[in-house]
Amino acid sequence: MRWTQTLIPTLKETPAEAEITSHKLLLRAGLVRKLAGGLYTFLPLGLRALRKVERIVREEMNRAGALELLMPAMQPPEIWERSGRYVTASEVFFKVRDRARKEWILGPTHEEVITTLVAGEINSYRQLPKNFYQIQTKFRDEIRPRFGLMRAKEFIMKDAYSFDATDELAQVSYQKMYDAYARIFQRCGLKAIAVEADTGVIGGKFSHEFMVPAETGENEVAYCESGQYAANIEKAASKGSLIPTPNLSTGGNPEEFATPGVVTIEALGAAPYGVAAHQQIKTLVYVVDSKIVLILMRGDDQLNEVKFMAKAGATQVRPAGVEECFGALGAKPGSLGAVKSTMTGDKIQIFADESLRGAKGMTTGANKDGFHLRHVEIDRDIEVTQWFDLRTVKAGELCVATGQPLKIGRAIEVGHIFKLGTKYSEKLNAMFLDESGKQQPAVMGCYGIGVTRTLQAIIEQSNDKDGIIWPLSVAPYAVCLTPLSIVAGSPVMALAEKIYAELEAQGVDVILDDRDERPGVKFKDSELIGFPIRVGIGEKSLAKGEVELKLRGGVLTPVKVEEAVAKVLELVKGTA
RNA sequence: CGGAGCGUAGCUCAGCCUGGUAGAGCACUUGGUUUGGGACCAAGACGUCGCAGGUUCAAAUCCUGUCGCUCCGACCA
Repeated sequence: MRWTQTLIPTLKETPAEAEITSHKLLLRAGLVRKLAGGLYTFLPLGLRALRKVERIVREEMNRAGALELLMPAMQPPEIWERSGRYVTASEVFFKVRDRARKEWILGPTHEEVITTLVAGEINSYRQLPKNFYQIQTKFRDEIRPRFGLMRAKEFIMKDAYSFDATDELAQVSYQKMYDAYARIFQRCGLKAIAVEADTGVIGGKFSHEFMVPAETGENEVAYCESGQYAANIEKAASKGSLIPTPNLSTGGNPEEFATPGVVTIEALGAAPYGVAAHQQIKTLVYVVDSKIVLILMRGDDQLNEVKFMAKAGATQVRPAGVEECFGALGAKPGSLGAVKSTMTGDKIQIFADESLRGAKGMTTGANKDGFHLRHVEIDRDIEVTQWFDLRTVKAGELCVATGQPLKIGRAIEVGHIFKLGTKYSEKLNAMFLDESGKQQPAVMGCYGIGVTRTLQAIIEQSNDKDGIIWPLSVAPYAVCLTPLSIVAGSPVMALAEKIYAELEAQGVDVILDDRDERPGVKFKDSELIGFPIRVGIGEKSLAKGEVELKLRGGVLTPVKVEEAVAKVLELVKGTA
């Protein structure tokens, strides 16, 4: 490609809309342009990089035995009603109506469609296993699109769905995808780690997320440096708080004491009360699937809502409002408690965090504004309905696998794999006859990669002050030819044309910067965009019979003119 | 959905407080001089000051509403 024939609108200044490095560079390097919030046009250069990521994904999915197909982006709501997700996933839907006013859903994902397909086409265990995938635009009405391609209303996803005859075989399919994902991200030049994850609204048994460590990531990951444990903070467990829970009796029965104006853990921990946070029981009032429940945490712990939803099997969870708290317990937040003797109204379910087991000498709210209770012993004074691990892990706590301290870091989720089980196959009737002639639901897995997000994650992870540093595998062009003069017929331009033609003939992705610009402009642009290899051709070096080879981020190396093409080919083919 | 900030030329922004001819730099066009790390000179083209209403002799500027964009939050009582 000749630079003057394409459109590469680089920007010297950063557009005001971009906050994080990768978003700024996407715009500055002329890869994408925004149409509206969360909606982006891929310009020629950006599309080339995107296609390269897609190609890697496609090659690895094919290698893993998955079959590419393409499903409609527009879906009938009926199949979502059958799966039960019409309600649970409704918040992410973009809906449209046709001329008959019938409603359609722009697909946020395709479990319902693929399962409907399989229900019709697969009838025998002999046809299994099957794994279908597609690379397609998804639509999600995100609460807040942000950071360019990171979280957009419309984005490109690779989604795959496996169908197996048994749970054991489904595990094999899952492992194949796990391995394929590791290869995909590695080939994209990304350092991605697999972490244990919650399954969320998709449902299913267990899952892994592929995370790219980055300060700007939207997720938190707890991990052990041994590499033996890593989990999304929403899922992560540890050996518990480093501060043990008090378990020695401090006195007799719960005793009320006045705490005027004290409504926070911190205030009760300060003088004149001096009740340390870990000696307090925090009483959270939640509305869980329309029912009021209490959740008890140690004062210094944070409730992990995702864990709670998973363990309690809840689908909709929100903290209760002040009025709801008052209605249930007769006091406002800050003085709430779960001690039997202070609870007067209807019976409320009480869920308690494991860390409170056997706790004695605790302090909690008295269900009377401005009062707390001390000498609370949980087993004696509180009727706990069920115990769960509900706390959010903190950095420094010990790893359940190795006993080493856990670290917590931020990361970008680029892929997610789920073992689904038979939830969808049962609801959408994807049944097959097994060897004994018995009807069985197919055991499913589903596997997603945010292709556009992966592209941006690569930039987020690989850049410097001058711009993007593309890995060779996904660079829009591998080689940028930079003649410092473009006068037709001049020795410099003649050589540039010759090298250009030879590299093109060899199938190398090469761009010839034939713009009538000063050298500084060409250098700056090539570094901003981040072409892995630059071949500079100027009069000074040509006088010595040389051209200048520069790897992005590396040093300038003179190369003999006659060796230039061979040297570039070595670099491109990775044999250098 | 709540909070905060911002909407002025293609981009980055000034002007707004204190109402009175719409600005700068970059980018763009033409000519010239330059030519190894984002050149210089000259001339030019480019705007319903987000939109709507109001106040006023007069609104980019003040008021109201609205739309859009960005960030934070939407759980810790």
